[in-house]
Amino acid sequence: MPASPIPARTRAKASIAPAADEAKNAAALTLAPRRRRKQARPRELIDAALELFVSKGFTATRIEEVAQHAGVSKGTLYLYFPSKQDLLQAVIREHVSTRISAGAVEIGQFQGNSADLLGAIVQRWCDDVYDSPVSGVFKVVITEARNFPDIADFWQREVRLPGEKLLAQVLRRGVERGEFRALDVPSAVHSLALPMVMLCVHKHTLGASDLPQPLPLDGRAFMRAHLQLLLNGMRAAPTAHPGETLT
Amino acid sequence: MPASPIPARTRAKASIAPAADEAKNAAALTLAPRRRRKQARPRELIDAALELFVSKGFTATRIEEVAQHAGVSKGTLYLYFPSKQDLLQAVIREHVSTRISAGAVEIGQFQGNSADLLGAIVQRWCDDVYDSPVSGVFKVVITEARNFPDIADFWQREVRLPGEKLLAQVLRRGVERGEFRALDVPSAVHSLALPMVMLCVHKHTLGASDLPQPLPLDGRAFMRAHLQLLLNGMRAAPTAHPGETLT
DNA sequence: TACAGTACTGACCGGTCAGTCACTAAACAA
DNA sequence: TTGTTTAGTGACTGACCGGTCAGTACTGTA
Repeated sequence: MPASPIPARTRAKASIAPAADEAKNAAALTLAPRRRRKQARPRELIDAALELFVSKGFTATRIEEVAQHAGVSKGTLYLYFPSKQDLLQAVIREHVSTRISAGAVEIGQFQGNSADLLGAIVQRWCDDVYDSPVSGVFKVVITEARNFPDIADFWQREVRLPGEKLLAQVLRRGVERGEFRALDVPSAVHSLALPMVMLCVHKHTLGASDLPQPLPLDGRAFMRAHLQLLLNGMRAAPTAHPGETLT
Repeated sequence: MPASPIPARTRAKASIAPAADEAKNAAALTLAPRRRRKQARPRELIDAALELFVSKGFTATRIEEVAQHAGVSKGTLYLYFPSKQDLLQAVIREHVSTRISAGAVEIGQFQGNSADLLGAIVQRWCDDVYDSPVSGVFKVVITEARNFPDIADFWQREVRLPGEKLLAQVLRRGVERGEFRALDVPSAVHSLALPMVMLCVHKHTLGASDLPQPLPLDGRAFMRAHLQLLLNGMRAAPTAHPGETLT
C-alpha cells in the first residue's frame, strides 16, 4: 500500500541559505548528486560509526546518523552491513585488532632492556590508543558487552587475548634477563593493563570534556608514574618494614 | 487526535481462566490483595532496581519489571520516584555513598602500620563491594554517565571524591610514619583505585558468569598480588639496573 | 539513443517503553 | 455504617528507532 498520505518533508535546507549564495551554488546545495562508490563506502561508514559511537555511545547513535555522516542514506548502510551490531564489529576489527598485531611485530625486534621496552610500549599506547578516538572503543565494548555476547566474545579473542599475551611476553623477557625478580606474571600483566584500560574508559565517561572535572586526571602523566612504581616493585625482592606482616 | 484506530488489546485474561476454578477462589486468584505500605515501598523498589540494573543493565531494565519485582505496579513506582534516572540516583545513594562514609570512620580508628591498613581496606572492599551486587553499580554508572550528566556529577561528588580522599589520607599516613618513601600520592591513589574499579567493571561485562571465559580473572587474588607489588615499589627508593635509563 | 544492471534512496512498518491519569479500594474517622 | 482520604492500579499515549523494500537514477554497453 504505497498510499503515502504524508507530504514528504522536502529538503528545506536550501531555502535557509542566504539568497546571495543561492544564485552561485544553487546546484551545489541541491543535496549532492548521487555517486556510485562501492569501494569507498564500507571504510567511510566504519569511520563515521567510530566517531559517533565514541562520542554519543552505541545505543544513542541512530543508524541514520551514521549514514548521513558518511554521506549516504540509511538504506545504503544496510547494503554493506547486515545490522548495527555487525557495523560495530567491523569498527573493532578495523581500528583495534589490526593495531595489536602490528605492535607485536615491533616488540619482537626491540633490543634494549625490558624497563625501557615497557616504557616504549606505554608511550606508544598513549599516542595511538589513549589520545586517539580508538580509546572510545573500549568504553563502547564495555557498555554493550552484555547486550551483544558476540561482541564480547570477539573482543576476548581478537583484543584481550593477544594483548595480554604480548605484555606477558615482555615481562617474562625481563625476568629471564635478570632485570626483574621472579614475578607472578599474569598478575603483573593486569597491574599494568587494568589501569590502561580504565583510563580509556574514564576518558569517555566521567572524564568527558563536556562534563565538569572536579578531579582532573592526566592519563599520560599517571601512566609514567604508575610504570615507575611498578618497575620499582618488580626490581627489588619483596621486603617489609619491621613489624609489618608480609603475607 | 485520539482517533485510535487500533483495536486496543482488551484484558482477555479473565475470560481465559477456567470456569471451574473461577467460582471457588476467584478472590484468591485475584493477584494478592492491595496493601498500603508507604514506609517500606521506597527501599523495596531501590533493592529491586539494584538487582535488575546490575543483572540486565539500566537501559535494558523496564521500569515495569522493577515494579513487579517489588510487588507493586508501574504507577506506584512513579508515586515514589519521579523518573527512571531518579531511581538510579537513589540506588547509588543508598548502596554506594553510604558505605564510603562508613568506611572512612573505621579507617580513622585503625592503629597498626599503613601496609596492613591498606591490606585491610582492600580485603574489606573485596567483601563489601567486589563480591556484592554493588560492584555492578560501577558498570551501570560508566554505561550511563554520558546519557545522564547529572548521574556523572553526583558520582564524582558523592563517590569518587570521598573515595580518593580516603585512600590519599592512608598513603600520606604511610609516608609520614616513614613506612613508605616520598610518593606522588595522587598518582599512587590511582595505581590502587583504577584496577579496583576496573575489576568491578570487568566482573559485569566480559567476566559475566554467563559468558565463555577464555581468560579467567580472580579479582581477589589479583588484588592481593597487586597490593604487594605496589607496597614493594612504595617502600624502596627508586633504583635502576645498570644500563637502564631512569626517567 | 536505448537498455540493462545495480548502487542508492527514504517513506514506512512493527515493536518497544517511559511516563500519565482516570479509576479502584484500603484504611481509618465520624 | 457511611464518608473521606490517599495508596495503589494498569490501559493508554506519544515518541523513538532498527530494519525493509518498492522505487529512482547513475553508469557502462550495444
